[in-house]
Amino acid sequence: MTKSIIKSNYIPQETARRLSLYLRGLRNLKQDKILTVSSQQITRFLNITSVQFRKDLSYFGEFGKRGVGYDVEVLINEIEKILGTNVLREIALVGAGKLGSALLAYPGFLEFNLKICVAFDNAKTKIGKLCGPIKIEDSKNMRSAIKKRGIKIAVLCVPLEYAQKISELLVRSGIRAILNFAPINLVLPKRVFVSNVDMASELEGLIYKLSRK
Amino acid sequence: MTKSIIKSNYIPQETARRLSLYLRGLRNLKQDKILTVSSQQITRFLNITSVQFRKDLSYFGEFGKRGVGYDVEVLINEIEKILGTNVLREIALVGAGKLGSALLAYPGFLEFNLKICVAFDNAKTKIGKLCGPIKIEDSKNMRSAIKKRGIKIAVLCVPLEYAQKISELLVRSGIRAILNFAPINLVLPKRVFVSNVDMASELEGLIYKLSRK
DNA sequence: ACGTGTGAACCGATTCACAGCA
DNA sequence: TGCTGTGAATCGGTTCACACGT
Repeated sequence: MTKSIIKSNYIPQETARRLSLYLRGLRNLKQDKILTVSSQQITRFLNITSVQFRKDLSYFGEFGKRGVGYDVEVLINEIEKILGTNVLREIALVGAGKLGSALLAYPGFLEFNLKICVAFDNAKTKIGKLCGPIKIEDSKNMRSAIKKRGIKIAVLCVPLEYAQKISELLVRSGIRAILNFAPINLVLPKRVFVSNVDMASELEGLIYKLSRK
Repeated sequence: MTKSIIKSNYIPQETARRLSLYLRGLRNLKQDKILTVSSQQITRFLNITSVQFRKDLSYFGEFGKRGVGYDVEVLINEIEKILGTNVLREIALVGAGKLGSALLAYPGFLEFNLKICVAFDNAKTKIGKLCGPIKIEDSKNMRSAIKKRGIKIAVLCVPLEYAQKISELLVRSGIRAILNFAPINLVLPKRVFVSNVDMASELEGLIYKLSRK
C-alpha cells in the first residue's frame, strides 16, 4: 500500500529539483554494486553538501540509519515513489525542427520514465516523417490528439515568433506543464507551469561570471 | 572611453542572469519603435516585478529619469556594455551528434554576439562534414585548436560516459566556462564555471510541481 | 564513534515603503 | 503626479551545531 511519505507539507522548490539528481547518483552507485552509502559519500559526486542532502530527504521522511547511512536500493525506491517515476508519463513535442528532432531522439528522458509519444509540426516536408519510433503529425490535429490521449506535458521547440500562440493552444488542449526552448517569456494562466531552457542566456550568464572573476 | 559602469561591487548572481532577459525585452521594444519605457511596462512581458527590474539596474548605475522611465536605446547600450556583447565571443562545440548539430544551427546565440566557431567529434563518419558554415574537426586536434585560437568557452554535447574526461581535456586546453548538456555533475577546478542544461531533470521538476498543486 | 535528523542562526535575494527628482 | 532609486524588512533556502540512535 503506497502510503504518503511526505512528512513536512512545505517542500522547498529547490529540494524537489534536487531529488532527480539524487536518484541519478544512487542509480550509479547501485550499478557499481554499492549497497550502502552515507550522505558524505554520495555528495562527493553531486556538488551538494551532505547536510543539504540529509535536510532535503528529511522533508519526506527518515530513510537512513544513524551511524550507518542509507540503503541504496531502499532510497532509490523511496525517491522514485516521491517523484512518481514508477508510472510512464507521456509527453507531446511541438516543433520538429533540428532541436525538436534531437529531443525526439534524446535517451535521457527515459531515466525518469518520461516519454515523448507524439510530435507535431506544421511543415508539409516534416509531416508523416518518422523520427525514431514517432511519426510527425500535422499540428492541425494537435489539439484533438493531445486531448484524446490526455497528455498534460509538452516540450515546445517552435520558432520564437510562434511560441506564445502555440503555447496558448497547448493550454487549451489540456497541457499543464511546458518545457519551453523558445527565448521568450510565455504569458499563460498561473495554473500552467513553464520551465524555460534558454541556452543563449545561460551561456551569457556563464561568460559574465567569467569576465568578473 | 568605456568607463566602468559598475556602481556597487557586489552584484547578485541572479541579477546578472536577468540582464540578458532585459536586453531581449528592450530590443523587442526597439523593434516596435518604442523609445521610452517604464519599469512597469517592461516587466509585463518578462515575468519579473518592476521593483526587481529597477533594483537590478541600480547595481550598475542610474539609467532612468524619474517621472518618465528609461530611454530604450540608451538602456540597450548600457546593458550591452555591461554584458560585453559588443565583442564577438568565440565558442567551441564538442560532440556533433543530434543535439550538437542542432546547436550548431541554433540562431539564438548570435543575439548575444556568441558564435560557435569550431566543432569537434571523434566519429569518423562526422569528421569533415559541414554543419552550416562549420566543418566538424577531429577531436584529436581539439586541444591544440582551442589553444591556438584562445577559446575560453565550450558547449559540451558528448555522451554521458565521456563527459567528465572530455571536460578535463577542455580545461587543459584553456577552456574556462562550459555549458554542459550531459546529465552529470562535472568535477573540475573551481576556477572553471559550469552551467548544466539538464532537460530530463528540468522536466521532472516541472512534473513534480504539477503533481503537488 | 559514526552518521542521521533537525531547530536555530545565517545569508542571499526579493519585496516593501518611501525619499527624491522631473 | 508619476516613476525612479534604495535602505530596511522580509522571505526562502542553506549551513551550523548538536541531540539522538546504532
